[in-house]
Amino acid sequence: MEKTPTLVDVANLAGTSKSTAARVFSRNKSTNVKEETKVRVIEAAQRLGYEPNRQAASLRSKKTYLIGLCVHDITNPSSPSLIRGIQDELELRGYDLVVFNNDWDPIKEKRNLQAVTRNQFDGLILSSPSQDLSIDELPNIPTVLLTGDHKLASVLNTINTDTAGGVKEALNYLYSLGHRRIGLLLGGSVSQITNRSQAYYDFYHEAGLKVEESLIANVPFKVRASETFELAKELIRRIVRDTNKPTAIFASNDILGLATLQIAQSEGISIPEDLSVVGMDELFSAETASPPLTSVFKRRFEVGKRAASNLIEQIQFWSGSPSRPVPKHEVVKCSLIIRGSCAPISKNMTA
Amino acid sequence: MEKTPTLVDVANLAGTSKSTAARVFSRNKSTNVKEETKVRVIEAAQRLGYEPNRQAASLRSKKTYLIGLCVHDITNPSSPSLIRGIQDELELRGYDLVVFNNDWDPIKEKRNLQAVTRNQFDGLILSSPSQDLSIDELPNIPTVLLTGDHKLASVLNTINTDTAGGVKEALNYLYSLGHRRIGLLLGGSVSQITNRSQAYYDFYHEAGLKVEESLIANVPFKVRASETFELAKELIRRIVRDTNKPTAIFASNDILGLATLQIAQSEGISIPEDLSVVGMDELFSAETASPPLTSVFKRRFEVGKRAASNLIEQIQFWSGSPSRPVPKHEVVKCSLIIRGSCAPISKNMTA
DNA sequence: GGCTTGAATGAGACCGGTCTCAATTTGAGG
DNA sequence: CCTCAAATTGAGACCGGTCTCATTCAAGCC
Repeated sequence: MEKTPTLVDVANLAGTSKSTAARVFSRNKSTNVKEETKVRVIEAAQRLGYEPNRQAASLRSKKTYLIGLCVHDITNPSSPSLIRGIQDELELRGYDLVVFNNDWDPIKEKRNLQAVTRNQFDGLILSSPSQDLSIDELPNIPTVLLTGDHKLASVLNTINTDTAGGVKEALNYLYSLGHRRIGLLLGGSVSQITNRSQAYYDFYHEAGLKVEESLIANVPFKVRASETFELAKELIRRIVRDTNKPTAIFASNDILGLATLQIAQSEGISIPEDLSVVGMDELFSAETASPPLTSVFKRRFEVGKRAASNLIEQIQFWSGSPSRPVPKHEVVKCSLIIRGSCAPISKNMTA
Repeated sequence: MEKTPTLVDVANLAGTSKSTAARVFSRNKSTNVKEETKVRVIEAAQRLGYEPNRQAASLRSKKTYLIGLCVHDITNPSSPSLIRGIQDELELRGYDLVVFNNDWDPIKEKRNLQAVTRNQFDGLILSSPSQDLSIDELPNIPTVLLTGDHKLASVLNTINTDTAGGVKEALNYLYSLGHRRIGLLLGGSVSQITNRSQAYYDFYHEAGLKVEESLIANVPFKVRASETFELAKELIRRIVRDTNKPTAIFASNDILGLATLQIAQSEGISIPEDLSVVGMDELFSAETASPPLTSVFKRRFEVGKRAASNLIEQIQFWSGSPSRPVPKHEVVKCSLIIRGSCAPISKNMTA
């Protein structure tokens, strides 16, 4: 392969100095180059097929226009729309994204963070850092956290979905359909579980109802969604076989919701006539299930967009500053997507 | 933020020259540094919290250890496992991945390719380039193509799934269950459609059966999966209402398969008793549907892994060479995942 | 001891931009 | 035509590594 043209080549062809040619390609709009010269340089660049070398640029300017994102696993159903939101926002500002998987492994997480440092990324988005990750293990660059409940939230900006609000919205909806005995399926990380069960207790308390502990179940978390799915089925089978079973179930994620659908139907319980089900997330599966699953939509795309724009702002305003700014916290509201898995309570159910 | 330590700082602290310190961190194993010196340097680095600056390194060495991947849309259900496969393989070799979405837009595709050049990526994986993308629009770096039928396949290495084989396997399976009148639902890109319908014709021909054109339907492609889903439902409704409807349906992707499931059931056709359905892809939805959808698994993860290792090989052996090597083509076999949506043909169906 | 040889180390150019600062050009005003 | 500030351009240090080539060091051998 022949040598790729450099800025000097362009300058020579255009008959200007390297400095002037550089100004034409500079991101800094305030540089003034005579219109005629600019045209000459651009033409020369075009003729040579010149493309600026960002590695070289960033060496001096300390800007790589690369952002890192650490998630558990890109294969996780909630990752893609989050990533897409981030990418779309970053693209507008001329940044690119590198995604790392940590697979719930602190060691791997640490390795990934090192890669972020080595590559001199301009910013970092942490989807769900391990609980004991401390601030001095992080690269000293603008960072956004996508969880509210983590000790790092006292130091870093956070953006996250108002899951508690989403849970309440779902319960409210079921309540408005007449349901009073609502089963709760929990799963995921510890913080997810406490967060959602708290919202559940709060709701029952505010509604003046008494919580029946037997209606609450906890599905052990597995890395692979399909394993979780199998475990959930087992557990749900027990619940729906109970003679004193709930009239509705709120599943704190869609996998559990779908499992409920499948089990209930295989047990001869028809949905939504005999049992109402609400899920949570935004799995495409929820839409294609039968009946389509009513679900709390967590708007990960929106979270991604906001995280990215928040990060860029940080980069622009704070990166020169000696210490991190006072952290700000944003919350994205959930929205309830009503599909076909819920119905008003009927007499025979209350019996 | 205080200045990050450089190699010179480390060298000074260790009492060696920059060159020697550099040798300690070099990827090139063949450099010889006395054990004692090496230890001193490493200790110094540790004390300072030194992390090599890859931007600086790559400026001279021309290696960025970054790979680009261009897909249609990361949100597309088939993207995540592909990406994960690539990432896992790249991680072993110390490379990182940047993913670009082109949204089926040649202009955006071109912009993304420019970014690949600007960032001096070491390699490129093209999931599904636009039909008229030509070789001289590509950055001149090792590249792997993930489609077989594209004019670039004559120049670039390709890895792709043997979809034709997968289609035949599915049809064979249905045939072995006694089905003879098998509906075909097509969708996606033009090449996907021709590819799969060809396999269908071939199969029918080899089996000595006559193709009924009325059993073949084409679902217009939409960017958003849920739109495709809606369109598919409309079309499938027509097919299953037909008095002369097929006894089985092969849907050339899972979205169509799921749509078939949903429509059939809403029309009072029970699956698999009255109609067998086979999908294609690896949507999680297929697993959670009821009944779970039997489907041809395209092993995108495997494709990703192979693409990555093929790319790295190219980088190692060919990047110094003046021209691209003779392209090699790899094929990954599909596998049929048998779940619950198919059954042997029954008498009342043949009636 | 002197010589040879390979291992270990050091010096300094180099990669392709950015950035600072000085030099040159231009144009308005007197 | 001259003056002066603003606009434009040029020169060259600099970023933090890699890479080549020269130099030093230590061991082996006659």
